[in-house]
Amino acid sequence: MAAKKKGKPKKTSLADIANSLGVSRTLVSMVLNGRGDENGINSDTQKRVLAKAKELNYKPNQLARGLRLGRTNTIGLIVADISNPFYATVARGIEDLAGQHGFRLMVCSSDEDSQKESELIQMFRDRQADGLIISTTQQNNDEIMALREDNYPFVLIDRHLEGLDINSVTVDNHLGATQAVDHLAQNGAKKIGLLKISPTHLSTMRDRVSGFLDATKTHMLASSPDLIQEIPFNRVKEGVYEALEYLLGDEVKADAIFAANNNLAAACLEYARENGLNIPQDIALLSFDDVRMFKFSYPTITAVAQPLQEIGRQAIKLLLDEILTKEPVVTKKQIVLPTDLVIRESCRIPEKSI
Amino acid sequence: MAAKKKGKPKKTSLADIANSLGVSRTLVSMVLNGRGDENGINSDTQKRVLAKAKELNYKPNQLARGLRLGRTNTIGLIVADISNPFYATVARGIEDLAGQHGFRLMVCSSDEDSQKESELIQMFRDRQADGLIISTTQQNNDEIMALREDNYPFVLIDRHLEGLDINSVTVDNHLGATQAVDHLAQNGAKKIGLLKISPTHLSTMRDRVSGFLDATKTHMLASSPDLIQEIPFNRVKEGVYEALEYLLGDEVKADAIFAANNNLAAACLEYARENGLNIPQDIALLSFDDVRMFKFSYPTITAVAQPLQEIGRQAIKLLLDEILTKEPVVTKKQIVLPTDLVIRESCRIPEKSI
DNA sequence: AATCCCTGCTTTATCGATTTAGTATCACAA
DNA sequence: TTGTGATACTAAATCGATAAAGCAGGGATT
Repeated sequence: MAAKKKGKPKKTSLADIANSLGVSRTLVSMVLNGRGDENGINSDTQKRVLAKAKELNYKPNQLARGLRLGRTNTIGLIVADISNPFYATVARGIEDLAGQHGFRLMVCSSDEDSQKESELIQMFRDRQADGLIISTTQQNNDEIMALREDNYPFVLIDRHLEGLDINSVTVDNHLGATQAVDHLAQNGAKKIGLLKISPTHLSTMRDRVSGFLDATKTHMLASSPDLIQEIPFNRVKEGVYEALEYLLGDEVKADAIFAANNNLAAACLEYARENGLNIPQDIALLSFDDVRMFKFSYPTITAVAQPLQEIGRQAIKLLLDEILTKEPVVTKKQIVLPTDLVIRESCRIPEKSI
Repeated sequence: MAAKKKGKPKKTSLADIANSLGVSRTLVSMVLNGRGDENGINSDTQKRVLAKAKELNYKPNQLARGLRLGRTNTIGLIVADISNPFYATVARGIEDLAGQHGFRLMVCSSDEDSQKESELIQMFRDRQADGLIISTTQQNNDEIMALREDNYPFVLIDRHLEGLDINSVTVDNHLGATQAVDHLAQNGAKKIGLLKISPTHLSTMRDRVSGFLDATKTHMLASSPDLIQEIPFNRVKEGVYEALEYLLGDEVKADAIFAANNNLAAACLEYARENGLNIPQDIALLSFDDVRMFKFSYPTITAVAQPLQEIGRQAIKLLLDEILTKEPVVTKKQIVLPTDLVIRESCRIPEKSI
């Protein structure tokens, strides 16, 4: 009655219920966990416990519970940037399925910063998350290896680490890029510039570039190192501006741009807008990774779509499999999902340039 | 040495360090928390502890710590949809400042579902989050009131509950809407249709609508209930299509659309795109809330910009203030930030319709 | 010699829930 | 009368970290 104004009113605990009912905490715990019958607790007592729990508005302290049980029914998701629709959609796929199995999802962004990624992994471990899903920066494999050493359940998404026995869900970036170039070539492109994000080691970028290179060779298109421009992750806009100035300039005169992710493509649109560049008349544009706005940008953008929700679903399935089986000796799986080329207006290169 | 293949290898605990060094856990705890000197621990012993901790790769179990301390250095953020750039940006503002003060941010989306919001609030409380920042659905005030009753630190953002002594950070929606209408009127609009999200009780929507109504009256523009169209949150696209069909149809013939949030505006763009509608020639479009894509959509969209990062920063400041002061008797603050009209191309209504 | 202080630790209790290993009571059989 | 077995429950240990209170031993003080 007293402490009503000051401090937190201290939530009711198991002990409160036990005391006010004159029974042991053990009994209360058993009843509230639905193990009353199983433990031969009088059904009348059970009712009293349940009633009291409701009356006192009892909510178990999850820290205490997690500490005792060694699990928290929480899984962590670490992505580069949750505000990127790509990750946001994947996250949704994960969350939905996780929720159905009684798991909570906690999402954090690493900002493509390996230091921050390490901290986040550590943070989740310190808080006893039961498992992790990570879109790794691929720069701090030590931390990832430690997870593996420790048999900590985790799944990599979007980017993978090659040749390692690790769970992962990715898309076929090589094939997706190949099809993108096929499409550009069919529309008359002869000289395609590629924009990629600069941390060179990202497997997605690597695979998209190799797909791009293979396909340009197949189609006998122009090929030179200049055509591949690297854009730093944290200054996409400026980087793309410079890259486009160069690619569109007299020195190169590219007739198509293949943007290796949605941010790069968006920056191209922005550039086009601000510099009176016409797509696809002046130059074609194709994006790897489709986002909603490409449907109503000017022009609409042809893009390699990824099965976002499916990536999430497969990842959480793998993870739950690992968390729920006692034996950690399961073999890891590498799941590769197909992409889908969504054709819109941005690649119709007009006759003159063919 | 043994259990290397099966089960988790059990992280090292304080006790492990204490035992292997032949000292008490208390001592180890004190040293590792930097309170060694203060407690008169021999500096040599301190070194040994620190060395051993590093050697064994000790990481404190945050559940245990939180349980004992009654705080977790975690704050929860509940928003309608984290993939909406509006919330994503606000979240970033919060996270940055929180991090500087040693707090972690955990973000969850309520999907504008009051049931889910309740569960999330409960979840955060169960996990002993030290405070909450909530963009409430405004449908389950009970839960919010309970927070207040319990002196649980929290701040509302974006939407507020009127007349209650609760911390909140919002923008001046009324004024923002008024300025939007002023701009449309100056550009010759005579009949402005308003698209709003349907849970009618959202304070943002209510204030924007009232600003809209006041301004249309001031400018003596057309005014009729038909001009205000409600779109259900979970079917924006379809809803906007129907609403636009109506507003643009012969019956109404609106000459401008004021979309009360970025999603509605985006859906308008999509509609325009798919139906060969020209903005602003056929109709003007103005959005409340500015997002990146409005800079390179076709056309670029005039919008009421909100100080996103600032909303986040102010909110976390208020919250930390409350968390860090022992006395919970602080008076609550209602902070209202100004909006900013960003003029682009989508409202230049051509002569003919003036 | 008794007292006090200082340095450097340790002991014990605690946070809240769960698990393990009981115990008390009664009925009924041998 | 002793034993068997349900039935209905409890005591104590545990998870890991921390806080409060206490103690041992040596030197200085009176």
